[in-house]
Amino acid sequence: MPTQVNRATVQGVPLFDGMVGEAIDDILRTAASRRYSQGECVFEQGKAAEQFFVLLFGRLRVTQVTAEGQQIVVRVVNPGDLFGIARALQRHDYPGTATAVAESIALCWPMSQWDGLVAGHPALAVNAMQTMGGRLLEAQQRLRELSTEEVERRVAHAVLRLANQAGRKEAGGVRIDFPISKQDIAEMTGTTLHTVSRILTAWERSDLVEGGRQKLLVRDAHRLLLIADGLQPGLL
Amino acid sequence: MPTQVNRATVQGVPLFDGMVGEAIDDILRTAASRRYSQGECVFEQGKAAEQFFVLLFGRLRVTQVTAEGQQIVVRVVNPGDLFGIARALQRHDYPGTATAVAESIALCWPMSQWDGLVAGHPALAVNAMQTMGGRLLEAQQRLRELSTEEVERRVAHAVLRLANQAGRKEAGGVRIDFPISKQDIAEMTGTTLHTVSRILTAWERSDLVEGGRQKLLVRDAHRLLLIADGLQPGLL
DNA sequence: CGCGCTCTTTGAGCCGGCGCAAAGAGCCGG
DNA sequence: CCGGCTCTTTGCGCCGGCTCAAAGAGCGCG
Repeated sequence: MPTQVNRATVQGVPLFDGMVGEAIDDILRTAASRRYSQGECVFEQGKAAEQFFVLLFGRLRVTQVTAEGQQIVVRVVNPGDLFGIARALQRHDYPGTATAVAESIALCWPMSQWDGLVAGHPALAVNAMQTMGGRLLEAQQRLRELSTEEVERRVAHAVLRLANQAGRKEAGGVRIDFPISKQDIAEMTGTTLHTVSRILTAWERSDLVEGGRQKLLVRDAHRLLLIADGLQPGLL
Repeated sequence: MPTQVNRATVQGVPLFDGMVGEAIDDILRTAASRRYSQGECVFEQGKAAEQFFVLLFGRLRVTQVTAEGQQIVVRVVNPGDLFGIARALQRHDYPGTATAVAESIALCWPMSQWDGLVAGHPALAVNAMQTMGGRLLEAQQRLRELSTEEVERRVAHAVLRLANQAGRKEAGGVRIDFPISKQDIAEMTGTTLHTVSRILTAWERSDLVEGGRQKLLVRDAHRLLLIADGLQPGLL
């Protein structure tokens, strides 16, 4: 039986923004918290969507596999994010697979609660809608990139997004705060790990980033932004 | 002064699904209806988002222009669709431009009403959320296509989507029910009008579709689906 | 400590689709 | 009915990035 969840635990979770303490307590009463170790799967593409979640700590990667077996990274789930809300998308199964890429803790609710919560807590409905809105904008931005930009710029955009969402400042730059492979970056940008490797190697030569096995440190976000915006002449 | 809007006008508009008549009347009280002639712009990218809309009749195309001047088609707005809800995306300006591609009529509300409506009508909030959910799924599907499929399959998917959303059955196939150019299709699929033209010409030779200046008739949706799913050997 | 895994780098060659260019073709306005 | 749009078709050459191939490099595990 999972521990009862404390109100303080969800301090700063956008889903509960602007809600009074009692309402939050009420919602948390039906929540369970669960721990996922690195590599563990939170839910799987195609499986019945029986729960929705809020990530408290750690980091998840959401992927989809096509009929042909090609994989793409849909997004990265960061602490505070709502995820697995298939019900809101009018689906009964999960459209993707969520995997813990670092030690993680998530709150989970039975999906059957969703409709009632949304209907009973207008503020929560608004917050959920804003979450989806943000996700929609990001998806459209990626569509624009994929349609109009060549690979190097797309990779630059992806790396900057990672740095913003999952970056931790450290001496000499911003560290992507979870293990990420070239393959992952390729699956975020619609290219191959080979091409990503070549691009990062070139960037490394100009001191833009610093790589390593499943490691990435952004040394010069400003110049990277120039590349992302197509202002920097191609470095390759 | 626009005419007062009748409850019957919004029969079947998903946004009002499951709402009682009085609530709908109440919401319609602050709505205005407006007519847009073909080519007219409903709102423009970057302009202050002062209204949100529901399309009653006609067809709109929503586009975005990148900093470099490249245009992409974000989506097509069909009758019954909610659009221009920048507020729900936490934006104060419109992220794209909506243009009438056919004679159209839309209801519009001052954006300032949005928050109150969503907070005051849980059913409407749920409906709006499902709209956004559907849009998010479609955006992710397009991302998957753009990342993993070669051009011919992407065009097939785009044409099938158009046929489903804006098709009208007629003798010999499904007609795309508004003027659409090769350029438009190119901007939906991240390619060039040249490539689209070549692909459609090839399809025409195998009696899959029938083209024409800003016209498109899908003659064999089933075989087109085979191409979209990558099962048909390349026809070029 | 060293074996074997997975992740990464790098080379060489090829090709799908883009860029450029120019000629047709439907449609509107005068 | 004609002139001039815009939209479309088609040819040709090139090149960005993918494919295939194989060698290196961290890292966990026994």
